[in-house]
Amino acid sequence: MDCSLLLDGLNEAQREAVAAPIGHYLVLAGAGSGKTRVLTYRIAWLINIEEVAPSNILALTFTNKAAGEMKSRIIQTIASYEDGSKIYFPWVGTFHHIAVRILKMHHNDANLPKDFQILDTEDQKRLIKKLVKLHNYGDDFDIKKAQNFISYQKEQGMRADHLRARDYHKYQELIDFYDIYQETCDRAGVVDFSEILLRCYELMLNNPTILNYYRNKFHHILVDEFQDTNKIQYDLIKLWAGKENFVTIVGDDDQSIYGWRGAKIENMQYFLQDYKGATTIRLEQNYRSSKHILNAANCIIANNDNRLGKKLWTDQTDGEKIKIYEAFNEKEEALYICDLIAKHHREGGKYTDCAILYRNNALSRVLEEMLFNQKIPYRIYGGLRFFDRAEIKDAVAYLRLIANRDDDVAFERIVNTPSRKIGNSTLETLRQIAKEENITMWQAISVGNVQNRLSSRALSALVRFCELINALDSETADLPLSEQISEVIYNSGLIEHFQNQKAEKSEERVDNLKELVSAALEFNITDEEKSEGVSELSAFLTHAQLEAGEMQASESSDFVSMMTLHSAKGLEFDNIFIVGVEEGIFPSQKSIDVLELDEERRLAYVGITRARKKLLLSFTESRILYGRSQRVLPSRFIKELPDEDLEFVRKRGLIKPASSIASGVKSSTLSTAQQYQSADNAFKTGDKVFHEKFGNGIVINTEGNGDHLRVQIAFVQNGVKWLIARVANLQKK
DNA sequence: GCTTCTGTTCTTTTT
DNA sequence: GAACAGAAGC
Repeated sequence: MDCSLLLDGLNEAQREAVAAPIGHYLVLAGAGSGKTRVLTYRIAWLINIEEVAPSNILALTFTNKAAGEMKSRIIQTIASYEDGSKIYFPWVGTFHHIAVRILKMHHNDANLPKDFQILDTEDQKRLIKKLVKLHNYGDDFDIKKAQNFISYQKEQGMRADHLRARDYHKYQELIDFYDIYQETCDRAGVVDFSEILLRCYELMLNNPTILNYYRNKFHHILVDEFQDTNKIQYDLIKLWAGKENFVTIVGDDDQSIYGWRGAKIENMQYFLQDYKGATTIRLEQNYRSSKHILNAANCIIANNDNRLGKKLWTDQTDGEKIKIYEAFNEKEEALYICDLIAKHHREGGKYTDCAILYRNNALSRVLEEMLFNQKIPYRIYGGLRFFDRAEIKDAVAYLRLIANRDDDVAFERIVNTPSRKIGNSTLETLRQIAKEENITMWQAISVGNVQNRLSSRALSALVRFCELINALDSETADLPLSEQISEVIYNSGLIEHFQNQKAEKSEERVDNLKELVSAALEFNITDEEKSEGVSELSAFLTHAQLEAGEMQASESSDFVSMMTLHSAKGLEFDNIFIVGVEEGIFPSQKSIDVLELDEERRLAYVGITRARKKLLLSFTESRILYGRSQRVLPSRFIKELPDEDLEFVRKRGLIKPASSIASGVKSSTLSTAQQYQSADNAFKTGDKVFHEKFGNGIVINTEGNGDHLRVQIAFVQNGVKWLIARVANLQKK
């Protein structure tokens, strides 16, 4: 075996990380420094050079996407070194996937039914709502708060009992509710996302034999994006690592942007304390961005304290300066960006090389409209995912009930979908019985005295529902998964239900249900799952709950990408446009209020380092957000960027109409009264117009009316101008 | 049981 | 401003 192949084309630091002697490592991997490559090569190195058995390697990631990418790259790397014989594969997956896999294997010890089901965030919320009602919590009981509380406590490794011993006085109501919620979940045999991790952790703690088995198995644990781990995740790693095994963590404290959902950036520092002999390797050469961009990124992040410290460098050219664009309002901002993209495309560039990033989703609407109007193909990331769609969740609920009759969440979802004349009062009674007897809803139907509490009509409707589920189960048990699902969606009446709906979306819903059959057809149970005795249905359901799937096919293969700054992490584009770089938006108002700007700054760092060649940051003078026009100031982050890397496309105040300054009226802060006036005007904001001299443009603002109507127009070729409508001889397009 | 009205909320998102 | 949820109305 020629090991130089693995080290080919790597720089010194990368080589050091890949070929390091067995030990604990912290790989501080800056943006664009070849992190995934190093991680996969390291795994290949362990297997090929250190002769570690693949089954002794565990690689953990945060997203399915990252896990998938790593898997396929490992296959490539190993495949090119092995001689075709069967490849034993390391365990690679998200924390949740790995934990579910273990829980399935030891479901008895974990006190879970064989086919336990997973609640996603929405399922969890529904269940909490039901329980709040059933147990007569008042209207002021905050459901979201309860949900966050439970998830947070689980991620801290806390059960209700632990909390009761510590600060019961403080959170009495929430702690009691935590208990009720957990008992209900246990009875139904369902686990929520954080329960997966906590249950796995407890399984290890309570069963030394099982823990030892995994300690003897996972000799090498590698964790990607370690800055995103929360407490329970790091605790799990430490548990598995024990004293014998070796841990390599890869991450970038400067890219920690998920603190708000429990990620502990401190875990990186804790790691250095917990693993005293750990070596830190810094990957600081950036292969992505040109010098101006990288310099700006280094500069802005230097404003943060308590960094592990790292300075990216590149041997690329200076490249273009970062453009700072001041727009008059959000429409004009969008138009400007569309023009730049159109120009890029005219000159032979691809749309796919362009991405528009924003701090929150509300900012995307105007951009989307403008792209649409300008006929620029685009794709918005982060919308509703396939398995999150209501009709798909309905179908999945049938399957869940087939797999596990006690799954109350699934039961509630579909017992009356389609309508079976099982109304809320019937269900209310059933819930009550289930509560009194400590049983599940399904079990409550066959309790002895149920006839006394329910009308015979209601009871027979319920019994018919049970028979339907039983029949669906027995009649489809031996069918291949896709046929089973097909049977279920037709024979349950779901398809008919959506076909009969008059709603606009009903056709789409039926299509989606049929698409679920295709999804099942494409779904492949892994060999491991098979050998671990997991049924195909069960594996598919796990897939559905754990991997919501993007499923946003784009009509064109060349499109502009639009996404939040958060979802841009891990991606790169030639041209990046970041909009709404304004105080109150980016950084967000909330982060300003609580003076927690470091994470916002890291988000800015993430955003800037996405760009390979061109970067534009834009802000506006006024912006309509949440139905109100607001005057806004440029973000403090722009001031933190070094002047020598910037090019101001337009300076503030140069093209302002004299009158609006003189009268003190903020030209762009249209009051509702002004908007009302402009309603009967010949021109209103958003109109497309043509001017003899200036060409095509779009009205972005109006003032006055009648003969005095003045319109502010953003011209495609000639910038923004105020014109008097009566004189300008504008043509509407 | 289904539509229509009204009130409420509006960071960021993965599992 | 708009989307969503819950309640009232038919």
